[in-house]
Amino acid sequence: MLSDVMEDYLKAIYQLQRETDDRIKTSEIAAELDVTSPTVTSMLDKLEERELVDREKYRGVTLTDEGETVALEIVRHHRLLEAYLTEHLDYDWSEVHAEADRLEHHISEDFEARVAAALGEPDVDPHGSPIPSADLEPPTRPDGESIAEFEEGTVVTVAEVADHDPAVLSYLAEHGVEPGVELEIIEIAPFGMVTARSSEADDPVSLPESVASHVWVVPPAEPEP
Amino acid sequence: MLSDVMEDYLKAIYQLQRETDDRIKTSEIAAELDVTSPTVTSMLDKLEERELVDREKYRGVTLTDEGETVALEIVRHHRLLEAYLTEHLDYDWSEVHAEADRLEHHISEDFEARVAAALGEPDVDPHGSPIPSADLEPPTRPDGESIAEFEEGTVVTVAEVADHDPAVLSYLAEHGVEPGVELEIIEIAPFGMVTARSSEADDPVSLPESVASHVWVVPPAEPEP
DNA sequence: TGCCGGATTTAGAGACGTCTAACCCTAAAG
DNA sequence: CTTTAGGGTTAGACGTCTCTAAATCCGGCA
Repeated sequence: MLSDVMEDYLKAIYQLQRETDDRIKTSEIAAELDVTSPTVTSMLDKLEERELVDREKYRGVTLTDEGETVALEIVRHHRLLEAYLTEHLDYDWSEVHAEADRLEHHISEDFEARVAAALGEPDVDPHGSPIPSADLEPPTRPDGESIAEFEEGTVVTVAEVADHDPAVLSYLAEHGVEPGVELEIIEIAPFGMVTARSSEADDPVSLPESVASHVWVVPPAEPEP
Repeated sequence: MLSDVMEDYLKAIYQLQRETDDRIKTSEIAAELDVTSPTVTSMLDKLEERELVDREKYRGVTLTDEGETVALEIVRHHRLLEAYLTEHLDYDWSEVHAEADRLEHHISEDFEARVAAALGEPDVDPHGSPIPSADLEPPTRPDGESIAEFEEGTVVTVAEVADHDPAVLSYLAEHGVEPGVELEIIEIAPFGMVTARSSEADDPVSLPESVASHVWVVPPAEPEP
């Protein structure tokens, strides 16, 4: 049996691994979970002993297949909860993250299945993030790219908004930045700020790099040949 | 801030107090929570220090007003969750207890409010147990009595089935013993076993004292004079 | 190549919740 | 009033998760 805390570490490593595709460093985990580095080190010892992470001292960790499965289970719980709260309990997408974070460790398999059924087995949550399937197979990475990767003038479709800050999410929604909308990229400033016009808003919106990097988009649909 | 475990102790004391109306003994709490007596003693030390319980060494505890408020909050969470799981996620009344027990410590006030709203502010859960109101005022004790208190031949109405064992609850449901049904008391054996006929079942059902004492009923309606 | 700064790990401690073993108090029986 | 059985408390320990302080390692720069 794994503790809630262990699950949190595995989830954090999983999320970081999706972002960086590299070995995850102690300090990154510490920042993600808001604990100190020695705390992370000692937890990594335990996770390694249980063969949930592969570790090289001083060089970071990666999840083992077993560790990844645990992380996917938690992520599935989290995202199903986010979807359920939005669909059936009238939560706004900006509010669901904190609630799901608290509940994700405490629901049964049965609860998970019933929630998934009530939602019609969805495959994305309200932020556009993919919900791992019930078999917990590692999802193939979606082909989204950060909004900052495109040229000025391009029109793209928002696939996922991977931010957790309710204030940021509310701001984005108010300015028409949500999964599914089209964005025309107007300007990318040298310091990374992206200005774009949403199909859902009148005025353009400017996003600092830290926010823009969480907005994942897919390229404009190619005209069928 | 209180830990989940502290909340569990307060809830346990509250529940025991409803049953016995007396000071609650260390051993009773230990049995309820499935821990040893010394564990209870040390937790009572902490709860006393926080003024959540009134304590007399060697003579048990009672909840302070503050402790009772905390307990009522948890009980409200628990029973709202039971009601919600039954109403909206297709759980059977025999299954909801364990799930609610795990979730009750981890829901926000916001979640509580939304669930209560989705249910239409119910005042009983699927077992007929009263749901504490949002203001957490101590409810006046319902006037139910254990089924064993009545004479043979009496017809009574089931108000509450205060058992948590899924197997027992399933059995009771199969034999027509659920909140709202009428029971005719056929026999009360000297060792406490109650035999009754339900308005919802063909054959009578016999319940050992340990089960019967959890079936709370209200007397037959007095004919209006 | 050698050193230095920053990150990581080791060491040691503390809070929490639990246990077993040993001691002690209460209340009931005589 | 005394004894005693049985529950309650104290004592001491352990596992988990966290911290701060100190030692150690890595990698880039001179």
